[in-house]
Amino acid sequence: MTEPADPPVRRDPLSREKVLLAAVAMADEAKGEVPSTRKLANRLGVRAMALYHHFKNKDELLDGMVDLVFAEVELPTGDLDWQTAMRRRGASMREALKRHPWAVGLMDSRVDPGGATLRHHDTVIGCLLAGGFTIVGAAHAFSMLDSYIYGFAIQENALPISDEGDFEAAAVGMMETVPADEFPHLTAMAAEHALKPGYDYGDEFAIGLDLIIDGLDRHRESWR
Amino acid sequence: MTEPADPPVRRDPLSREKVLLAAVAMADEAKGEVPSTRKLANRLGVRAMALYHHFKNKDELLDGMVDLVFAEVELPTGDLDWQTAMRRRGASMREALKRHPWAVGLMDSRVDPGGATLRHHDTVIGCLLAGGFTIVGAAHAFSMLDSYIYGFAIQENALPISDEGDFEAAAVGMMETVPADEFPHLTAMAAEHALKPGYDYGDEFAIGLDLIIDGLDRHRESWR
DNA sequence: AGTAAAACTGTACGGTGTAAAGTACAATGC
DNA sequence: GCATTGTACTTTACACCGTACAGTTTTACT
Repeated sequence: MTEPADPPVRRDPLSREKVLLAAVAMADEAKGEVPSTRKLANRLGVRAMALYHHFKNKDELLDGMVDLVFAEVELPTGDLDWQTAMRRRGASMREALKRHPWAVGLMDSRVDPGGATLRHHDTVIGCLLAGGFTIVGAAHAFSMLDSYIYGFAIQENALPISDEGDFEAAAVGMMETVPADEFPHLTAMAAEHALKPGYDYGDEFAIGLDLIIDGLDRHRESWR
Repeated sequence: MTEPADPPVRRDPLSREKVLLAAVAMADEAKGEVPSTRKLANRLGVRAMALYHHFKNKDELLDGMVDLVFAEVELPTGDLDWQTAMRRRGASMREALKRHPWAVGLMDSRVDPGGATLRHHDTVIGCLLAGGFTIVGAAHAFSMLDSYIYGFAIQENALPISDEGDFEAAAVGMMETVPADEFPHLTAMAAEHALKPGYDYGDEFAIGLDLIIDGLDRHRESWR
């Protein structure tokens, strides 16, 4: 008879989810670098090839990681008007992409979306339709909002690391190498705006998002 | 005395520019994959390490490639109002990113911009300032426009390859795997809009760009 | 002709994703 | 109770990657 107090000798096996969680955590720590199969496996107390028992190949693993990011995004709930809902999910999505900067670089090569991604898209479209958009209008709105959100994330990622006052040092250093006479407007903007003490590029996000939402509201009726 | 009719036996040496042009051409052909140093060198009739005589490391080469893409973008000329200028450069930029899809994925990791990039940014900011934007307003406008353009490029890249009617086949196939009862709005949009014969996602670009430009015009006065 | 710099090569190292085959163990059917 | 099957994982190996380091050649300039 088997001993009930004796669980499987292999203490507990891997699973898609456990692998994905570790992969996301490692990518976050590595400031945007997706871990190699060997490093990921190592963290999980296993050899690299063990991962291939749970994922067909690395691409499938990356798909799963992106889907996990989408799962973190706050979905619109039915009780909000579409403007508020889109503002909230925009902010939430941007925060997720800031927490997981590696995801932005992955988006443009992912082709088959996971369940959380589909759920996200479906809910957003549903929210827009409920808000009075036609299907065509909802497609416009969706495309516009997501383009803005992803693009903003790209630009935020490309900034010199914003951990601390490091940013200012890096930005100043960069600007020193840019001749002011050759690029007058750029240096003016840097000196008079972007390098001013309280400036935070992140604040631009809400401004743009509001402008787009405002524009969508204005054009909503005309999209049939 | 050296013979003037006898040009260098090494027919002609590499140069940054020649390497970059070959690299861009190869990346374009490879549908978005940046070539490895060995493959690139091979195309140039040289061994991999020869590249390191012209570039400190691969990152510097990638920087150069991105700068070449910016060099292809049509710059605003002084004789256009800012709206027209921004529409033109937006379209031009998107086309460049479509020609060179690999550039989009590179953007979020590039940190030091090349000359063409700086020239581009400077000219755009100059155009906005000339159009009546304050520095703060120009910063908002610039951030918004570029976010939208980059983000749109991401989404366009992520589409199943749009070479031909292949697109429809791929999209239909994808939609077959999405249960309609679980994602009703998504499937509705696909069926009634995105999969209709004449639909081209690229057409969304101008709609969003116009909406943003319109919004910028409306808010311009309020940004001091 | 001699020298010094520039352009390029050979070799090597540690890293990558993953194919193929092998091993250890649990569960199952008889 | 024992053979069979399936699951989870390991070992080994391969082709490819970026690049450090130390040559070697080719060119340019006295």
